[in-house]
Amino acid sequence: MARGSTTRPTSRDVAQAAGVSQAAVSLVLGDKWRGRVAEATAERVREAARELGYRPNLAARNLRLGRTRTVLLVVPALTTEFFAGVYTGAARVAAEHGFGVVLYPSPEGIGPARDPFASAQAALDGVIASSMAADALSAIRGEALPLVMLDSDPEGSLGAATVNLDIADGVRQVAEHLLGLGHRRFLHLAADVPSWTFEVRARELATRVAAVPGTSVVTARSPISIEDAVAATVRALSETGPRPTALVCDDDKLAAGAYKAVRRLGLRIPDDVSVTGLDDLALATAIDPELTTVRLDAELFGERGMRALLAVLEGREPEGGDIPVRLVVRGSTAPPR
Amino acid sequence: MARGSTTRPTSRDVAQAAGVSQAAVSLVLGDKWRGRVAEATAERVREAARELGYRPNLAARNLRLGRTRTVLLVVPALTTEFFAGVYTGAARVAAEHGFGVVLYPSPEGIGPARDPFASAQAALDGVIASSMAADALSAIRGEALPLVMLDSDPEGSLGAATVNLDIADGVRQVAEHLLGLGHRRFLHLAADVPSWTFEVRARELATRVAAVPGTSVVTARSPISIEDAVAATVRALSETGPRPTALVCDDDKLAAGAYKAVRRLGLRIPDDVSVTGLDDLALATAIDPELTTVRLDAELFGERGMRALLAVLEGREPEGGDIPVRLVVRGSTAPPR
DNA sequence: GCCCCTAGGTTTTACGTATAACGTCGGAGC
DNA sequence: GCTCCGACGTTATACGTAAAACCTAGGGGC
Repeated sequence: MARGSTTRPTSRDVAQAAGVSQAAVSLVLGDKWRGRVAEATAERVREAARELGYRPNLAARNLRLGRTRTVLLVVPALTTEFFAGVYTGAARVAAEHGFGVVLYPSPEGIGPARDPFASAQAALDGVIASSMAADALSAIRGEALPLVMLDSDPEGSLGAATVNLDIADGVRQVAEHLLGLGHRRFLHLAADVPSWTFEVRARELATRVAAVPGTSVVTARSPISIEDAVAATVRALSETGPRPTALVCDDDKLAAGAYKAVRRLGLRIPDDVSVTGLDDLALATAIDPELTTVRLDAELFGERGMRALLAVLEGREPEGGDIPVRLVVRGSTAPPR
Repeated sequence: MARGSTTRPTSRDVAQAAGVSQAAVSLVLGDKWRGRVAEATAERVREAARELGYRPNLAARNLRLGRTRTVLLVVPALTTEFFAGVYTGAARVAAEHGFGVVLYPSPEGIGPARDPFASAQAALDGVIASSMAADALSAIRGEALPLVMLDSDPEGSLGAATVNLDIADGVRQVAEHLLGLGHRRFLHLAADVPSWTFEVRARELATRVAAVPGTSVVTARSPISIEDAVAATVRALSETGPRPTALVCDDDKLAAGAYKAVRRLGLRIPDDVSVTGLDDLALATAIDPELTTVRLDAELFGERGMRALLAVLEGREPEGGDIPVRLVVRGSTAPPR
């Protein structure tokens, strides 16, 4: 109040207002004053800080402490709510520990530099990176910051901690569900994205289906967009030979495209062909019939990622174990006719 | 390379490697060396910096310069791709100007503090805030930082710059389209969110429809979620009296709910009832029939928001004018029977 | 009466950067 | 031969904070 200046008050201003030294202010506000400052003095300092609307200058604090309590979350775009959920979960846990999370959506990149560390205008304590953000990974590795990988091959991560969804189990549930319904001929609509998590889907589906005699799996590839998925599905379903009765999609968006393709060919879901997705986005219950899909808990994923990074930063061992996923059966799957 | 230490190299290390003073390094790397350092020396410095993998310590730079080149983007959650798009656009423009963007998704908040400025672990140069993030706004105002409001009442923004989508024009286009098709009885499925942008929708729709004799508008309110929208729509359509033939929804998610409600009542789209949305999310083309909706360019919105903030920061006048939007006619609208 | 300890602080320093203020040296101008 | 100036740097300083090192008075132990 007393200072008519426009600049923000510093700890020194608070000190002056409270009649103590700057060091005392730092001790009190940093909660390190027990046995070093009298309770009455501490209260005077807190009062002065409140009065002046004091907020510590984070740049100065970061410089002093040599850490920033800021981590980078590298994701492949934010075009579905999945990574938005990952961010939300990570940011929540981060906030609980006094950390901030800054985003870097990788494939399209941000800005001309395409450098995660330049575009995040912040000094970083660590990084959480999705393995789908492939083009940013080498830069990340080069920086030698504490790193947690999401959905990444545990073998290939070279020491970096990994946090994974149990995608293989999800695909297993899908396969068992469809095989149980009596399906034998599968079309796998695969995401055309180079990432471990999609390799797992393909491998697991092939394995589970192959375990049953008289089955087949055809694979079609498509970028993750509704339009591309329509085209790829139409192409695959138009091929000669016995038509697949079950369409297993690598993600819900692909499934939405498959819906349109199936309709365009004059077929009905689930009567003529069953369709499954993976993600359980809002999309899944918006389309008709509602999509049988695997629910991924994106927020939990983000939370676990952040917890793992905190563990690494504190020198603890990150919690192990994949995150369970769950098949949600809805109207898009039925026994083949 | 010479230093076996684990800490990151500083400008002083670079200086030593290049055989110059720290100041020279700063000049060269800061691109302020013309006429002060010989070209050969500058090159030696750049070479040394490259060799050591030097990156300036941003905390130190921020402290020195008293600004952080970081802005806060306050949005209401990230549950649709709309605000993800806003972020992407803002971040792109920011990066082009050497700025970073940190997110604060407001309603659910992050962390216990619910304080945008505490949870963004960063000193900020400015703020871009959506008017939908109501509960964070008072804190933002209190901080007296350069501020740009998105989708906010130009009258009520008290001097803060505003960047708005021309929502009124979008609603006008919807109304003209439906009136032109011959619709007279409207149901307005309104978002139950206190924000200027939704008031505009209601006002504009009422005005445009009222301009034609023999018309009526009934309003139903729903939170923005598919499930809530289903319930609200079923309730509204079950009321006695002549059934509305056109259903105008405040956003695509509400429209998706309306689809399900309409089907549940045994009606068909667009034969029995036309439906329109607003946003043009991926959802809009995933559902069947594809949704007639108003396309909002979220990325452009974010870009313009960031440009406006940059203008404010540089003391320039922000570019005025609302961002145009465009009706996209698809299969969910047809003349009433 | 002297020592030492504790409570309650203060003084000082360092973090890494950007830049204002200050040299220095060789040649041009006269 | 002196001045002056431009080219090419260097030295010194400040940003705001956290914390180590230091100071001082008063009281208890012996």
